Amino acid sequence: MVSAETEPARRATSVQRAVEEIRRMLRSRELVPGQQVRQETLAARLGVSRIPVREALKTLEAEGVLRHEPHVGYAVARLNADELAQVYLMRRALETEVLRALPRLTADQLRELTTLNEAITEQVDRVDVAGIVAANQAFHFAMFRLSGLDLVVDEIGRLWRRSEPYRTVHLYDSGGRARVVREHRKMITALRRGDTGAVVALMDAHRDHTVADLSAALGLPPRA
Amino acid sequence: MVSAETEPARRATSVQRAVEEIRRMLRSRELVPGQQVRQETLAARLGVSRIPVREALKTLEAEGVLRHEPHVGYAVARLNADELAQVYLMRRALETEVLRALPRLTADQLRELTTLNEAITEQVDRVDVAGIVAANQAFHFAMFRLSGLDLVVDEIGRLWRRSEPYRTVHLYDSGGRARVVREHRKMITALRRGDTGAVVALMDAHRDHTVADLSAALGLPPRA
DNA sequence: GAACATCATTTCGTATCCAATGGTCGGCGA
DNA sequence: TCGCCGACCATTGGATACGAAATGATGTTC
Repeated sequence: MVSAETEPARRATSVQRAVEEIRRMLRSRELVPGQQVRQETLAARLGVSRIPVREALKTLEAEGVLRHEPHVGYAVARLNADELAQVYLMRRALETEVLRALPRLTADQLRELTTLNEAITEQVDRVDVAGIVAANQAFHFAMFRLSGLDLVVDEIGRLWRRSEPYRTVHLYDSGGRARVVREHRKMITALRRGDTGAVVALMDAHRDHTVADLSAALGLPPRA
Repeated sequence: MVSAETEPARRATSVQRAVEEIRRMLRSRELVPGQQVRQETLAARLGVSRIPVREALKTLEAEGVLRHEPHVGYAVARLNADELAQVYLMRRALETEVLRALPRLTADQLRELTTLNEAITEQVDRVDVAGIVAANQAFHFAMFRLSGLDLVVDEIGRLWRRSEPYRTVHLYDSGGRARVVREHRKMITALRRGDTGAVVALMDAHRDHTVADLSAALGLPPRA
């Protein structure tokens, strides 16, 4: 889970459920960049009226994953190569701060990270791409959370969600997945040494691989 | 203006007007951290129904300036010293990226920045604190925008707004204001030399002064 | 004093209605 | 054929009225 929701999820309101459902639709590519999001359709799908849907859409607009034009409606945000690069620039800047703030980890914490990372490998056998993406996020954010910089981690979460419609194509081939797990292991090793500088460097390289894949996937459509 | 709204502001929707009005109330300390925001009250004040108000509140919640608890309502976010430090940590990280991306400025651009900075001085004579704050923001964001990293600058804008309820007490005494203008001049000089490293260092020091003032003003209420 | 029932307030959500906007489509004239 | 124009229509923006559910406070009982 990317968000900071630690509460026992009492009973979610319609707005919260709508937000989660739209996020899920984005992850599953049921909604793709540029696509218009009609309020009535969503409301019918969720079995609620338009009011909670509109609030959910406003939340996602503020997060940057949707764009809104008055009297026209909401659409999934399209990011060109330059804008996507800016999102990754922000990720690098904030993730670096978080990693630098990491304390010396306990054996338990290191074990926990290892477990989460190996869980990614287990997901490789299944065809479930969503599971891999989720496991990957779980690993990264478990690490980030150990910094104690909750507000910064929340912000990083927003940035991850923002690039999610573009990122989901990335972990498809098994070669890429194997590399991801390998790079995570190196980070854990560096963390065991308490070498945060190395962790930052590894994470930068790790992230650059994603960006490289993405740029390749995007080709070079300048605006469109 | 902090936001990226360059369009001729055709005719704003009720939601947009509500967002702006609430922001204004925060700047003017008509709403203070911890204070509850009642939907009906706001709706009456703005002369609209609760629907657009609720969407506006959702926007501001996503921005981090309001907190929402289901069935209880919205309240102005209270940041303790640690959380405020995190906001400034993010500001430093992102503003550094933006400043490093600044190109060599043209004479026109330098002149524009000087004009904006001197405008702060002019505001000193008036008692209008809101005017000073606005002029200060205008200077900073004019500089940021020259980087061309619009998404990053938008994000920095959100961070500024997030600390706004705490920042407004800062520029009250004329001594502080004189120092601000002086420090801005140094930045312009460094920009004229194209010395972005110096600009970053100056901005860090500049920001640290604010943080120091804020910490002093906050005392040390750990949680409240 | 602690556990429990009651109640007013506020929020959450629905249903229904109307206004305003933007796009579509067909006709019309140059 | 091209471009303009106006009618039509789908969608969004917003209001109003109403009901349901949750919360916090109050009062009651043991």
